[in-house]
Amino acid sequence: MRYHTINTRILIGAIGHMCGAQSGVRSISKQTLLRLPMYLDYLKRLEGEDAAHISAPKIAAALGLNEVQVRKDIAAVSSCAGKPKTGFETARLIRDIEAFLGYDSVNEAVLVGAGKLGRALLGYEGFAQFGIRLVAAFDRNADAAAMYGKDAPMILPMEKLTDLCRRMGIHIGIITVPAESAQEVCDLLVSCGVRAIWNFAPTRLYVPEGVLLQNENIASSLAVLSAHLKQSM
Amino acid sequence: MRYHTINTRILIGAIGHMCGAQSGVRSISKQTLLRLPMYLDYLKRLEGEDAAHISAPKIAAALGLNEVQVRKDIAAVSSCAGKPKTGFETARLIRDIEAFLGYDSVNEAVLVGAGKLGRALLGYEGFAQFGIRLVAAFDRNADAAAMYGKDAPMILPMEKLTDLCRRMGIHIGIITVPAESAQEVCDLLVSCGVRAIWNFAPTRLYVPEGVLLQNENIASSLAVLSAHLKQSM
DNA sequence: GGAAAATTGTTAATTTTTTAACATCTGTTT
DNA sequence: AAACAGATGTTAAAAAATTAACAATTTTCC
Repeated sequence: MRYHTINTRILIGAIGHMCGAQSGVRSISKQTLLRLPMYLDYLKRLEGEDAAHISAPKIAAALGLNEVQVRKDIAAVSSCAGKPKTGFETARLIRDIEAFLGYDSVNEAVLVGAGKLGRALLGYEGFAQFGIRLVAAFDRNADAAAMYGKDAPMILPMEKLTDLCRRMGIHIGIITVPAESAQEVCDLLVSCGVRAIWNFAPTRLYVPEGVLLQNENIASSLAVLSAHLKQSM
Repeated sequence: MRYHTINTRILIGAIGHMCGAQSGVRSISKQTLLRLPMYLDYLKRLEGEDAAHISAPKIAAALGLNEVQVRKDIAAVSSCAGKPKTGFETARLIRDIEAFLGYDSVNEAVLVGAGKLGRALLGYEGFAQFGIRLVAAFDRNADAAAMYGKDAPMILPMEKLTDLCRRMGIHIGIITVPAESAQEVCDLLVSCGVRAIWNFAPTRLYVPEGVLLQNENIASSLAVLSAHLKQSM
């Protein structure tokens, strides 16, 4: 079993029309992908105001980025051609970015591990705006396996995971169990058809090719803060 | 006011003995900094077992990194010289990384914005292990400004922020307010002496030179997941 | 209608980060 | 005790990401 994650480029397969000898595969850098949500957020706030059009230099200035970078990022995900002196159509850009990110369709997700962090995520209501719906949470501990909140998803015992994931065709798994059991949970999720895993456990996971692993590391962020303070003392 | 963040290198000033013409300033790349917590976690788990020594190739294999990269990272933060055929002393490495990251001393932090996400973070108990202690939370909404949980820090009205931060000499601020008010809160924190800001609001913040801004973006992570699913449909 | 200003899109240069290559050192094993 | 295997540390190459440079285009304002 080989470790697999997004390394440098994410290939976006374009089924259908291949023009000329071009293979029709668009490739986008991970860095660009990470910036897309920033653009999206900014554009949406903009739309609420007057601006029907927006230029790359404006976006760059507002977000503290380089202007060329913004243009390249836009070109990578949108066919929207900007007009000189005018810029890009705001609404169109939003549509294209959302479509690219898949926020326009809904993916259902399950969460495993209802400890502190897990329950915190369960309580987070922002998933919807990213096209993700948390349908259930699982925990080994039977005590925790009870209704939690009113609108929040149920916490179920681990035994029900396989069945539910298969029945509902779940594609996203969120892992918030301790490091020791993370790999085990990960394997279980993959065997149920999960194709993208968001790992909060501070450990390296191994997934088969074709499954995306995204590691979230609170510790890394804190390391940056902490190192800065250490330095500036 | 100029935007400032860790750009590419973090300068670590070494007060004291400067050998030769060397200025005594160590510089470490941001990427390295983000990997340090991974090493730390791995090494600690290792220490629990048998291993008094560990080699760079082993670490690299376990964490899915390049072996040279690991050696360079170690060299950047530790004076611990590895012995050929043996590797590095595990305990010494742990000490050095923790010292470098400042996890050995405690920094106190405040959180502003006790909405869903803010309360989730308040409930998170992992801060201690990174040398961070959350001493108080603030919210504009007076209703929310009440005791929350038993061990969790208090939620106080915004009016008390300035006084508390100044009195306690707080250096870290965590922002979990909506985008609209994030800059205002940020400015307030900076004016109270906060020198590192962990921003969860999906917006660009401007801080004066010398203050570190670390943006946390859940949306960016989800973008990666979502784009992958979009592609592999 | 024409000059000026602003913006696009692209190609080239720079910088940063990662990976490979290699010479050297240290335990271990026969 | 000598050869070997497994490390280290460093220097060089490669790859990736960012930034600069510039020609081409479109609106605006006289």
